[in-house]
Amino acid sequence: MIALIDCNNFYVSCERVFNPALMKKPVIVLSNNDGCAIARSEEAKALGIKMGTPAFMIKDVIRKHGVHVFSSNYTLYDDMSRRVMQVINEFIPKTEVYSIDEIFGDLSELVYNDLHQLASDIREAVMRCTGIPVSVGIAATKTLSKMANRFAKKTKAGEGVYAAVTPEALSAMLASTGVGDVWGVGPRYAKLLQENGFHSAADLVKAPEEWIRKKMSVVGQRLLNELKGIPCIPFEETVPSKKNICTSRSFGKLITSKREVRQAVATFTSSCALKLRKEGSVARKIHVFIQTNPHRREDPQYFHSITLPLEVPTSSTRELLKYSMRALDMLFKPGYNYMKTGVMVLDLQPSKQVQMGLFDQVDRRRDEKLMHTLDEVNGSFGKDVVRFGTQDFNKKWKLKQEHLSKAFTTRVKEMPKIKKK
DNA sequence: TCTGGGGTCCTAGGACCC
DNA sequence: TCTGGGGTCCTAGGACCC
Repeated sequence: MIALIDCNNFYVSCERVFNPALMKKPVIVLSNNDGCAIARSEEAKALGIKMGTPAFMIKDVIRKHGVHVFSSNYTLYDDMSRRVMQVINEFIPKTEVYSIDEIFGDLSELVYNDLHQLASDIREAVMRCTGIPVSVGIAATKTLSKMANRFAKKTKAGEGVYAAVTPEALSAMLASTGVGDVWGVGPRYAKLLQENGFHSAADLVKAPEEWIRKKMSVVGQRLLNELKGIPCIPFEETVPSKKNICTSRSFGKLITSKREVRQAVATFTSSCALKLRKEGSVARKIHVFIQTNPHRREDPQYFHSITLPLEVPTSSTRELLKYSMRALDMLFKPGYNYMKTGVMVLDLQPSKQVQMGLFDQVDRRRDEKLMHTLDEVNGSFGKDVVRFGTQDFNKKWKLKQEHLSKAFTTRVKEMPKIKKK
């Protein structure tokens, strides 16, 4: 059996832990640049605020109902996530962290005769230790445990816990889950399935395999098996190393000058390089893209990207900058209002296995030492104090974050204080 | 009339996830 | 005025090889 534990409205719940006055009130958390609502409290959902709605479109609802609004505070959420996972690990040693707010647990080696009780115990412990409410779903496969988790949230009587461990519990769940709510079925496949008469997960289980294979490829076939209780998605206890790493942002304001776009690309390149070094990987290719704002119909549009192979796989900021700047020179066209750029490093491999280039002119050893020192210095300050010339911090394209809460758990100065009355 | 067969690698695009 | 960011996997089709 597999458990899926998922934090309820995670970002909102994190904000509430340090600001209890927000309990029972409508609260939302916005995406980068304060763009869209990406987390909503139940009260905010009840007001009709949908996932991904742009903030400017719900201005009126926010004002009218006094919705509390926050910018995303990933420093806080990452740390809270780590704490939640730690508590869960004490119950289930074999786990797979699936996202910032979700974790799978392998129950097969656990001696526990009442899985429903286990689920409730976990829920209670996480709440007591971290203040974060979670839901727990238990079933035979990952796909079914996702479904059980969703079902646990829906059914009030279950109190945030659902164990689809008996045939009755399983079929009740399948019958009341819409096909579009199955993990792995997106809007495209949902439409296709419904048009062909498959409306619930129970319908889908009975679908002919060849048809699914033809219309949804092997992905669909796997999904079908998972629904039948045959595990097809492996349990990955150790995090597989990344294959790509990307850093991209929309600008706080539109940008026209090449100088400013260069600064952004340089900063994103250096961020990719740092992530690479943290992974212990080197990249073999670099990809740079640049784009205008597609929502501004009145503006001329320009989207372009370029991928450059690196002569020698590297994670050196200096090396990567050389290529990303060259890529930008090839991409940039004056006369457009740019909204976003990004840098992606691709074809990653462990830094141990680097093949030296035949005509390699760079002193790798020296570069490595330099990067190591750079990371240490910047790491100890908690921000980039030492930077490359091209980076520079120009406020013009900085993120918009007007409703940011504090780093309550990671910065001593911002720790909550308890006052005596 | 009619233009081999089999394999690999790479890329772009589509679908999905949180 | 204002619309997130970071990933994965799969397939089809082209280039190239013998």
